[in-house]
Amino acid sequence: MEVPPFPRPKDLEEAQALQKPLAAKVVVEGSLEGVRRLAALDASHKPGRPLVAVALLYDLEKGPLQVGKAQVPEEELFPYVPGFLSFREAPAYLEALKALPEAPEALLVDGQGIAHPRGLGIASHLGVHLDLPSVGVAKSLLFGRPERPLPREAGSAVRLLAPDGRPVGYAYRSRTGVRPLYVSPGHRVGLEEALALVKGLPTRFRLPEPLRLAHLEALRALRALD
DNA sequence: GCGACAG
DNA sequence: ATCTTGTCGC
Repeated sequence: MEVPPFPRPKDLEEAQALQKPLAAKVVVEGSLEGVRRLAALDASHKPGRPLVAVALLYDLEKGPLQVGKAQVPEEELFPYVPGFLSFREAPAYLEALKALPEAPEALLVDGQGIAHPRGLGIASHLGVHLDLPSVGVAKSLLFGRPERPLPREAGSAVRLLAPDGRPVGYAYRSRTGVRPLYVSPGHRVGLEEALALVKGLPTRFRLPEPLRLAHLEALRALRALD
């Protein structure tokens, strides 16, 4: 698939300058009907070792199909700064996507979509960069707060509200007894559609299968390094 | 000024 | 993100 070069800011101010115009391009509406193949993106990293990124092509009916991987030396990584994760991991994900024999129709990313201080979490950033629908699934909260306590039952969900009251995603209980997942639209998809996609994915444990499998692949590749 | 803070 | 033992619970 065609992948435009990803800008590598040298510092935070440069990264901020790049975020602003892109956040304005995020489209928070759209349906995922017709989407059959998505790419689940997850990364694994151990200090002192290169970061391993995985793009797992997943067919909604057939399940996992192929795996694209990429590694980025630690020296080339932008530092981890909450709110700027995309500048650190997106380059690796783009390389992993290039390694796939075919392009996905949408992205499922381990991280926030618009549930972000400036409306551009890594899922949104990648979606805008590749002009693909995308959804963010994070394991912890970065921005926004659940409008009310999240019920304990599997399948329950409550909206995530920004300080100004604007809904930016959902706190979602994928399985009973597990900590919530935070689902937010990345790009070209609406709030409910983003949640609907995640709810429709097979989920054996806390994470939806596509992401869980991508995570296992990344972890296995990381451990295979040493 | 004091916390909070994706991976 | 990863480092780690035992431990609680289905």
